Amino acid sequence: MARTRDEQGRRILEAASELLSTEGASALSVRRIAAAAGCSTMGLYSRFGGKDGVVDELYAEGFERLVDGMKANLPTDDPVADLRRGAACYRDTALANSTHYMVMFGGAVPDFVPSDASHELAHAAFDGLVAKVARCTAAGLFEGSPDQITELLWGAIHGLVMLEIVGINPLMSDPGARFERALDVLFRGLARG
Amino acid sequence: MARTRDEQGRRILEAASELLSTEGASALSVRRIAAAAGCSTMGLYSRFGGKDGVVDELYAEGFERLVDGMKANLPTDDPVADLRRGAACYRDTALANSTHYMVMFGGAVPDFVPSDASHELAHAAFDGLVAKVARCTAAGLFEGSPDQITELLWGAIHGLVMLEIVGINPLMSDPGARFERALDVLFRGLARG
DNA sequence: GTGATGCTATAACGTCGTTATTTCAAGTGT
DNA sequence: ACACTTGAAATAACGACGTTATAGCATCAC
Repeated sequence: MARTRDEQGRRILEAASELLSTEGASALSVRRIAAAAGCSTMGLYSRFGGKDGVVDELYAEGFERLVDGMKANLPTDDPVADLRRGAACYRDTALANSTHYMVMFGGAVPDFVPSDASHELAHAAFDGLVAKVARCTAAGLFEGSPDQITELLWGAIHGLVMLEIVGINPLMSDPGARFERALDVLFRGLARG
Repeated sequence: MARTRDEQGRRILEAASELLSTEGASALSVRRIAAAAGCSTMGLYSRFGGKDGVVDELYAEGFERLVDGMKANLPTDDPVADLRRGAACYRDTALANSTHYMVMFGGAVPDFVPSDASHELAHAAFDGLVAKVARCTAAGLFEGSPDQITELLWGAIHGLVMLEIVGINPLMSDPGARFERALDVLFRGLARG
């Protein structure tokens, strides 16, 4: 789809993404974005229909980064190790883009609801993970349907990442180690046996 | 702690909780809460220091509901089944109080950060779950430390609940069945042997 | 009775998302 | 060349937000 966008539109998105990354979702105001992009507030309305239109692009950008982050490492001949590495990349990318992540999953922008197109992008990100899981089931290493395995795997990973971002850590333990332990348990539970 | 609270203070909290439950976090404005409680906006400032003080009470209320929801069913002689039932109660309570849940974990109120006291309450809720897990490890049914098991279990459960609340469901599958499948995998991965 | 104290409501300030109005340059017809 | 329309831009305004300052008004000490 990749809608064509004029120079000003690109500046707006860049300014919005920068604001979100550096100051968080509450810095995403129409006036501040417009000022940073060097135009008036109306520039956002004529091009994106309003604040939510811009946020929707950031939502999509977040999923793109997530997908790219997981595509980074190439498949080897060990599908389970690949999947595990993909999960680690998911966490790394989410933490490196935590403010985007909170817009995507945490409701950080009040009353924002993603467009259908963006929702589909979220599902496409899911499909990328399914492919990694399918290699494990195809090799007879995991039990169950790739779709169903992926959705529970994703949910579990998402929850751990989310707690890490919002800073809920009852044991004051190392989040990285906790994440690895969780993957151990999940993979053990999924293993054919 | 349970700070003593005058009649007006109780009315404010009740009105705020009602607003959050029925209309969501974005309906939580100082003016609306004050109007619903029958006082002026200053009533919130003199008693709670501002909006965040009230939200902090709702945050705590959410954790109390979560703890109460899990305490509902009494322990039997099957600790794993008890734990599983506790997890299901966690999900039920979270879904029944989804707007509270989004305040607690989702950053639904911009720039709100829970007080130290409320943070400790969150950890206390965690401890309740630890006790259920400890019964499983004590009986030799689970492998590992109860603390560490609980934090990964909680993270996984939290993620699934969160995705359910925000409506991300790539497979359009039944969330209840998905949740049960996830528990199957987790418990299998945790089982001794 | 009078001044001080503390709680209350009202009003004000700056910011928010959004909409209405105005401005202004480019294009069109004659 | 000039009046006129058109479309996109900036500016101004509206109502609501969190918060702070101000003013009203009880209650108490003396």
